Amino acid sequence: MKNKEEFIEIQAVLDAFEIIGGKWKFPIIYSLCQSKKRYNELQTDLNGISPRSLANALKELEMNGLIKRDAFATVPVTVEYSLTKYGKELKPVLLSIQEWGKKHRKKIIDEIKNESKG
Amino acid sequence: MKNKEEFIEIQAVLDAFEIIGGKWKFPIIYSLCQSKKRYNELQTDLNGISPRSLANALKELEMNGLIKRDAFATVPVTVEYSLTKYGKELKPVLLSIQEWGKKHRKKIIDEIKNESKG
DNA sequence: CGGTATCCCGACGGATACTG
DNA sequence: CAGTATCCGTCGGGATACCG
Repeated sequence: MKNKEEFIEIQAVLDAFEIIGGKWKFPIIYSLCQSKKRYNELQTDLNGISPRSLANALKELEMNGLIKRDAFATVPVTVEYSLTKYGKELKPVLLSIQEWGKKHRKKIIDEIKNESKG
Repeated sequence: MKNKEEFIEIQAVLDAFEIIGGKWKFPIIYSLCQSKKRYNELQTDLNGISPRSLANALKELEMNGLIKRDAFATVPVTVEYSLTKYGKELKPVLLSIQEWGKKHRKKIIDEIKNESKG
């Protein structure tokens, strides 16, 4: 870190990771980008997440103002999760990561092909 | 996950996180964005990282082709780390995360100000 | 349905001492 | 200088059972 300016910059990145870090936050946001979802829908979407992890992640995301939780007093209860306006601002981040991820996948596949060629 | 298309999309994000996840990968890349750095420079930049963690992160980043390690047979040894062309492709991702992080920081500060007012 | 409670495990990462 | 070796804590997260 050469100077204070730079420190602030990298701190912004670290701060962001505090909030969207962890195994499931990003996938959850990604899933909610398309439409609001109910708890069970999310559990299905995020193939393999445990109820505990899902609940934790949702709670933290809500606390940080990224998602909204709406409960309806139906029987049985209905709960809907959706991105807040603020949460939607993460879309560009998500898209850029995704784009890079695709590139990377392509690269890996190409490498495997080249190896098998000899 | 509604369909296969969507699965691939989210998988790209997860793949990306496999590579740039962890506590220090992003800060390291960020630091190397500016210029190549030596091991000790990185250790100073990443205030508080342990030699073990730094070495591990560097090794993984190198394995994934994001950074390059150049050793010179000086006495004592000189080692330089730099981003590969491929690693540089992460810059947009970094910038978008950083931008969001700054927004978030601003939001938090504003909220604190409002609390102390009310 | 939408969670909580409990138990448990392994990986990540810190601290420190040491080495080619 | 640029790491490695060792030891150890903790914390995210899985599995499962249960609850309002």
